[in-house]
Amino acid sequence: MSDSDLRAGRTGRPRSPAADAAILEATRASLVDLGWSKLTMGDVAARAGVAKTTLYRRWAGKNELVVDAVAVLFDELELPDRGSLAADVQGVVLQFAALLERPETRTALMAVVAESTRDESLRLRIRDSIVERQKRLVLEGRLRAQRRGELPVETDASAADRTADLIFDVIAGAVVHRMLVSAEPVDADWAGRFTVLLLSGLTGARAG
Amino acid sequence: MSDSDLRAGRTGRPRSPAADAAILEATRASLVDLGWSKLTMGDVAARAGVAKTTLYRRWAGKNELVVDAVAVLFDELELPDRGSLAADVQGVVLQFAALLERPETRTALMAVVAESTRDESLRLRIRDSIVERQKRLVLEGRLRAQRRGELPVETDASAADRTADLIFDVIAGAVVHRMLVSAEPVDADWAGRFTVLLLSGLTGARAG
Amino acid sequence: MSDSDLRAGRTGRPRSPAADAAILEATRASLVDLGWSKLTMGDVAARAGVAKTTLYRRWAGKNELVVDAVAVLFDELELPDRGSLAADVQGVVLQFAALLERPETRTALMAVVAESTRDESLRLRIRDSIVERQKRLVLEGRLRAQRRGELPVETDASAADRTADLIFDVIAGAVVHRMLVSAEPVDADWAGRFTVLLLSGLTGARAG
Amino acid sequence: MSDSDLRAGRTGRPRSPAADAAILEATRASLVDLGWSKLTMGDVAARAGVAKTTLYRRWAGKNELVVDAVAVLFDELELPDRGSLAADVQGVVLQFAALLERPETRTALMAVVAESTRDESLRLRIRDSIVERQKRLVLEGRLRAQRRGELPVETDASAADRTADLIFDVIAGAVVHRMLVSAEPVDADWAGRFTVLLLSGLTGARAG
DNA sequence: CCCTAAGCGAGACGGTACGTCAGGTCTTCGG
DNA sequence: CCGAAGACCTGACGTACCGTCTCGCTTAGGG
Repeated sequence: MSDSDLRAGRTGRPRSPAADAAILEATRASLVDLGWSKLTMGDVAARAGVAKTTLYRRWAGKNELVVDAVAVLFDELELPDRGSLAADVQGVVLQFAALLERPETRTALMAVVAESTRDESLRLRIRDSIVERQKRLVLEGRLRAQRRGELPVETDASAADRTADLIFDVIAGAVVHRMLVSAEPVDADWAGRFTVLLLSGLTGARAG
Repeated sequence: MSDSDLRAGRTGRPRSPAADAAILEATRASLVDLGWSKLTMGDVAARAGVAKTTLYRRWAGKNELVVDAVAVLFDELELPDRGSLAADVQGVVLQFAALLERPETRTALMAVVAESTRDESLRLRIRDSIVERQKRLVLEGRLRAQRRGELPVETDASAADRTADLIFDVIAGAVVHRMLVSAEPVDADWAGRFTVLLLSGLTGARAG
Repeated sequence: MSDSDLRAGRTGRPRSPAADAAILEATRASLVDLGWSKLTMGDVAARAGVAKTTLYRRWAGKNELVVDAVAVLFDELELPDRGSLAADVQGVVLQFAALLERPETRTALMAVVAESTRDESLRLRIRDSIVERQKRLVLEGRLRAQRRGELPVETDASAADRTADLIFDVIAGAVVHRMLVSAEPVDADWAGRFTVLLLSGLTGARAG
Repeated sequence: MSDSDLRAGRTGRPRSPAADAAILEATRASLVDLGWSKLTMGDVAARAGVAKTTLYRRWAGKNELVVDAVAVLFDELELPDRGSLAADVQGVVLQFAALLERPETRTALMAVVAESTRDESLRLRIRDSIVERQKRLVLEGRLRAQRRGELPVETDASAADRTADLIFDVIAGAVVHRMLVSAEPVDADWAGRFTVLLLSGLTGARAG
């Protein structure tokens, strides 16, 4: 979110809402063309048809701007009902892979995560804007599987939360690592093998 | 590796081997103090008591230098025999977590991965210096488990390779995601739950 | 003068006369604190408790504002009757020196003159507001000296005008140059020696 | 003078002497085209084909740079022997007027003097580079007049110095004031009348 | 034993981007 | 319509690093 939302003052010229949209769009375009490390505030401002000061009035720097520009892309992820937990998991894995295939997310995600290791406020911004929002996919998938009877309803809410977090880290981590570190494609085959591993683990772990 | 090794010319003053070591050490120190994004070639040169030209004669830029400076740290990882596959996995997960706890790896790893999304040669350098070298841990762990009879000996070598890659991405990805993206600690509890999930998946998948 | 005077419209809220005074006073205060080159319209507005818009509605820019703010100070100069032409000249020289000792005039006068070399309308504003108004001192001094019989009444009006201009340039120029360029004090001694030189020149030239 | 002269260090790449010359030339060109207030360091650097940092390495800012760029122009003034003191004075007045007619001196001189009222080091730089150097003209003119018998040889050296300073302030001040403040031309007629006034004052004052 | 080629520290060089500041304009609300 | 507030675009600021270069000086090996 830009800082616009927090503004309470009622006097003076209000900030242009059009500028916010233009800047975020320009940021994504610049990420595509230049990548994270060559993206400059000046270039974004020029693309957005906006002065540099207007950027700095809304965002503290490149990191914050890019997080906001990219966060919205993650909201496109959804969990269409494909009839079985395995199909649902495989589907969301492929969706996530497609998202990471896009140059703007590919170049930006790891970069802002890297920056966040030295900047607590940036880390919180990433967590709130991106990470925490997508856990909904795990929760929704579990709920759906429970309705289908594929998974039992858990009684220990705290343990259930911990498991959801674990699943989320495993899915997101494996996909990101495969694509960006190992630099191998996440195709239907890999997604299938990964899903089998994960779901066997889930049901097997409970049995064991 | 620095480019020193590749040098073929035999005349002229040879490159100082001490400089190489001093530079890599200075790079790690600078990473600790400043983090990736604030680290500068000038600062590294100053810390190493060396001229900037000396850096550029050996490394093409900041990315390459940092990869070399950090790669050696990953070689510290090893797989001590703890008696069971589960204990071995949990042990290496905790070792990897401890490595990512160090500021120089924490800040550098994601940063160079981010850069590598736009730079093929850098990606290869990372793969050769870091990623591929650590797959040995997975291979060694499997071999040991097979010797113990915990895992069957696979007949299809290609499938075995694909599985090893999958396991590697899942382990490394989950740990990195947990620590750097979710920003939650990888402690014995988490490592244990993760190990159960993974190993259940491995044995369950084969059964199913 | 501010542009307030030129306003003919009669509808709507009238301009605050208090604002004019507050702005000019704030301008002088800012000149004292910051000097010409660091004075900003924003600072003046803030000191005057006025919006920047209000300044720009009345003055075209910094130059015009400063000329108006400083011009009034020059009107303080007067020619008290000290009994002889020499005493009168010496007196006005010391008065002028005292005026140039004040930081607001010291820093502003040369600055606006410098600007005026590239801006005809500013030059006219300076001439009307400052220079031409002070020629009265020369004319009054001559008249008084003629009444005392120290100077003959001139018959050629045009020649008399040219001489008055020459005297004005010599007096004002010498004092300004001594103080601001040579950066030496204009004290009673210097004023005395200068007066002797000037008056000898005046009477001697007529004789020669 | 640029700071180049003061540099004693013997290591490292030496400063380019060509850059110094190019920068000063570019500064004068920029003064002609833009005038003092619109001249920017960036523009000068671009004209000189030099990086901004190269300017800042040598000069602290615009003021110092312009003083150095303009100072050399004042060295063009000389005192050709025209046979009499009056002719010499009139000649140098017209030369000085011609110098002030040039846009680079016209716009720069008053501006740096204005700045110097708030900056002691700048004032000293102006005094050393410009003012003090030109007093040679007064001293040489007096010496020549004494040789011709037009002026007596003074016995009190201190009084002679004070008189020379006074003459210098009167001549320079009157010409500058006439041209830049009154904005009237300094032509042969004015120069003649001024010379008569000055020389009558000189000889008359001694007699009185 | 010197010659020659390369390495070395130092630091200037032409650049690019930074984040800030001032100028002057425009847009809101309230008087 | 005025006035305060403050956002807006423009353009310059002075600084920091970049990666390259040019110095004068080692420091080897090969002739």
